[in-house]
Amino acid sequence: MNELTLDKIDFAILTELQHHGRLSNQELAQKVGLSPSPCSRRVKALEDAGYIAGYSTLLNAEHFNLALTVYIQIRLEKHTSETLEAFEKDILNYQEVQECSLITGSEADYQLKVLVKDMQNYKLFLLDKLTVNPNIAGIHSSFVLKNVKSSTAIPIN
Amino acid sequence: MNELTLDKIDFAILTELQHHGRLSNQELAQKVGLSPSPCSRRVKALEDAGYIAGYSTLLNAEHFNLALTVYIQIRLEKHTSETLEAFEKDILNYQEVQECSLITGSEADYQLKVLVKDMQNYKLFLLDKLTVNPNIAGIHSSFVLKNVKSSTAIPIN
DNA sequence: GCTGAAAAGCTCTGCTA
DNA sequence: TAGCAGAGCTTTTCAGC
Repeated sequence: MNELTLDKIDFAILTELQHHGRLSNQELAQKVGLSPSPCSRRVKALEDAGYIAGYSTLLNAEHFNLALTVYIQIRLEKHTSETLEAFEKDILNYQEVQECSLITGSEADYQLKVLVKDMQNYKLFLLDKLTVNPNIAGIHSSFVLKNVKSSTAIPIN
Repeated sequence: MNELTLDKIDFAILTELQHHGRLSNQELAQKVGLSPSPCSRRVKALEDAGYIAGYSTLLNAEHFNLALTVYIQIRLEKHTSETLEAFEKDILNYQEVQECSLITGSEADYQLKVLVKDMQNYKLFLLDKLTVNPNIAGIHSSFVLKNVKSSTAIPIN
């Protein structure tokens, strides 16, 4: 986790990798104008310094019949640290939840992004996992009609 | 893009890959209890059938001083298909926008997830990219105080 | 800090069962 | 559809610059 001063080539490497996570070192080297050896050394250094958090495979949700994305805003009853921690711990265990953030600027305390097969399964998620929680004071659901953009890339330039 | 009937091993492969996108075929094979050759053949079949959408590298936003995540709800003036299309086309070009969805169930038409360095840069994003758009009738920002969960994995089990 | 070459390791294809 | 074996690549290390 040493500090590293990134140059143009490092940014080029990261930009390439953000979009093509399984590019071979050889191809990557060619794209950024380096020979393979320094390229792999740089990638390794970027990993060791913590710039690269991990690699992931993106699946096609439609092929798994996961057709319903819902953004849920949740208001809690109390705001003690115990209540918040207990709620967050529960959320971490729910596979349907892709994102959960503590937010400010609206009436809600938390916003969740949830992925389920259909409305029936969303109902089950709400009933079995959220409404059973006595600390939840209010839930508001916004259903996604169309996914316009969805990117794991962050703006590093 | 043929249909494929996935068995337990295919699901195990995908689950492994969702979390460790750059696992070598050898390690993957070992984890799912197969020898390398059938494992690589299965991965290839899953790619060809479209189950795997791609591979990505996840970067550590904090190391790039990207410290502010904002969920923005946007209401449009008109709802003609031209207006929607023009708005969506703009959004696709903005690197700061990680997600954009057309939603129902709230007053807003779109929800965006935006990643910027700080409030100053968020102000610039709003002024230069959103408020200049004459079709936008209203904007509401919710700032992320704490990222509780963030996962690219979808619930395939 | 890069290049180039060599060794080690990995992936992939065809074959056998 | 799995496992095995060999050919072909890829990665990584080490001199040399």
